Amino acid sequence: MSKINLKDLAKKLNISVSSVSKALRDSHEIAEETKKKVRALALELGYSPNPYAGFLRNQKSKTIALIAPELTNNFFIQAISGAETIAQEHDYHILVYTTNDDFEKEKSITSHLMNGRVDGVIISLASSTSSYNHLTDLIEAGIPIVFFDRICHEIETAKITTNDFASGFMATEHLINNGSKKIAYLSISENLSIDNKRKQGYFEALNKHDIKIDERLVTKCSNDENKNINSIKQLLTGPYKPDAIFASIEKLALLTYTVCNEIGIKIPQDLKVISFSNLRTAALLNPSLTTITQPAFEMGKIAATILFKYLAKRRSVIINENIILKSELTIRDSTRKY
Amino acid sequence: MSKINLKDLAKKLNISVSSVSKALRDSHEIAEETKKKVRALALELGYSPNPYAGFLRNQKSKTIALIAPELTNNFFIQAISGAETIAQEHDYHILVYTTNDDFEKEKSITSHLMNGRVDGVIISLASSTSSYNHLTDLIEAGIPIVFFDRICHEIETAKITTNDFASGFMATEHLINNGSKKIAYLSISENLSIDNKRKQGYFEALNKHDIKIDERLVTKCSNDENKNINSIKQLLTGPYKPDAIFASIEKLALLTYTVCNEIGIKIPQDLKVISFSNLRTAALLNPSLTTITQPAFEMGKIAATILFKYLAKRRSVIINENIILKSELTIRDSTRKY
DNA sequence: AAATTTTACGATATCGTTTTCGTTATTTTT
DNA sequence: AAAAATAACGAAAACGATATCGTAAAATTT
Repeated sequence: MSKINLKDLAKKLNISVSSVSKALRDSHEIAEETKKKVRALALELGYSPNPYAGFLRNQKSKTIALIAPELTNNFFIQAISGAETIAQEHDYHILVYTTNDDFEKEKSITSHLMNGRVDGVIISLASSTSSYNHLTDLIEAGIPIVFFDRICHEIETAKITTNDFASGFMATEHLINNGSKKIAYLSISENLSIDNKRKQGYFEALNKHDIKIDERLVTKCSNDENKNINSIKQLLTGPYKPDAIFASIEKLALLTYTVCNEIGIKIPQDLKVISFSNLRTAALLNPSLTTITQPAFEMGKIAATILFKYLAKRRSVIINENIILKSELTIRDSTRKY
Repeated sequence: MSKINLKDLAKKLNISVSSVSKALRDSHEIAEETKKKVRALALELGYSPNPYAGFLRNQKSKTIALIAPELTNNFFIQAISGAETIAQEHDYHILVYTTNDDFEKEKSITSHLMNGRVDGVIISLASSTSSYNHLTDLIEAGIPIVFFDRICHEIETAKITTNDFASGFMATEHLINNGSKKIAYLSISENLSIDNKRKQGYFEALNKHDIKIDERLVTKCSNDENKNINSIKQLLTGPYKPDAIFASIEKLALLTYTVCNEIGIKIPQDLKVISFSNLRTAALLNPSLTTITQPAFEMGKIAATILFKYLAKRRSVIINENIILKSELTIRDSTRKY
């Protein structure tokens, strides 16, 4: 049962290929009776159009790329799921790529997409991404981009984020209200707008409560897990030991837990921990983790919806737009007052 | 900077399209000097071949589909990552689809893939999948399939699994050795081979240790989270309350934790819990969860490697092969002797 | 020097669709 | 009844890349 094409159908029906094509696309140029015959045979033989022929002809691939830093993170998975939901509604397919937070890999992926393999791109930047030519190139090649979470302000397009400043503020204030005085911030990357906003919110809360900002409590983490473990260990055993940690991303909070287990620091007695996180098991951790949870699924849905809106119009320039959703603070044991 | 094609290059160089094509593919028919000129111009203008034209011509899309029941599960994510790693090496792209464990959705996805959109498929079946025509159709249409984890014995192809019988046995014996006498098994689906094998291993261990099999301790769970919560709650509050639970999949173990928290059952004092799981946070849970961890990343890599081996040979019939990897038992607090 | 091979390239068909433009009949309008 | 419009279809040109033929000139062999 090798694949059947329009020519096969045409031959069997003794009509032309073009008529078959039109019949299947329900053109008014074809008589109703002929259409019926065509449709019947197509169904019987299980005809299904070759997608790539159509893509070539129409210059549209009904495919988008979704580029995320990693997959082993529920936030991105939920966002992808959200985007996939919308994609299915629009009969689009999603190619998933991961950068492993590596700028070079990100550039390599985008350059592979320059050739029209996808109609559009949804991306959350790698933490090491420090310039944006690979992205402007893509847009200039006619491939629209929508950002989510790890966005890039420098590029004019739609960007879906959460209220990171307010959330950073809220998280920090929550720690302060529960008695913390020396709050450390675990930063993931100075390149990322979201990290900066979260940090600014953290500073602002400290200011409001007349706590002096101590830059030594801002720990710069990276993409290297072992280095991060060392940084956190040093922070927690060094002279500027904090009484609370605000982790900008989930991975750093989990490392904090691991380090605390290892060196015998008790959460929340000795150290309170709060983190941005979409972890399903936050409530089951020891102790349960107080989180700021982003509406990841919704973010993915919105990103895809906006992209498809422009693709339908065949416009590659997306109007600049900042869509900001609200994150939610869920208070659990890791920040309990003692 | 609209897209540039072979014709554009040919015009600028005053040679034919076919020569340009051959030059770029490093054909011996083209003089070295000409090749250099062509390559230089291609580089300068950022030429990148239209993938779909090549797909149409070659009847190969350099794309495979990966179908998984869900993405919010570290096992599948790791498997996907493994497959992606291999795909990148082979210059292949991966289309990711999720069935949400829904048989109908799985059928819908496979039927969409019948038209040559992908060259091959890697799949882990939905738990509700009860017949396999949609899969044999795919193979008959010339699209090879490789299974991983949730496989289908009825179809002749390559299947990557883990030693589920042995692992089920080991898990159960571990519970017995730590003093459990009434061990419940949380089953995810009777359709799934892996579930049956895990259960058989469970039975075998009970037999070995002269513990009578009690079918009332085998709890059939489903795809409905609320129903599962109720089932587990009934199990734990009913007349046949077990002193240990062996969860066939991670999701059920987490629900068990949640239910125990809610109704005040203490793990491991009142109930020991062991589960198949690739959860990163297993060690950080309260209590830390004893797990049987499958080599998911490796499974994905192997599945992709086998598939690409056949795709390179342009063979759509994959020789039947059962590749069985070993899972690993990691003992933690949830099964501690008391 | 004639015959043969090699080199380096071009013309063209092909992959499977879609779409524009003809081209007949047939129907409607004047 | 002549003119115009419409209905229903077919031929053919794209879309962009590739591979199979040719073919002319140059190089080699006899």
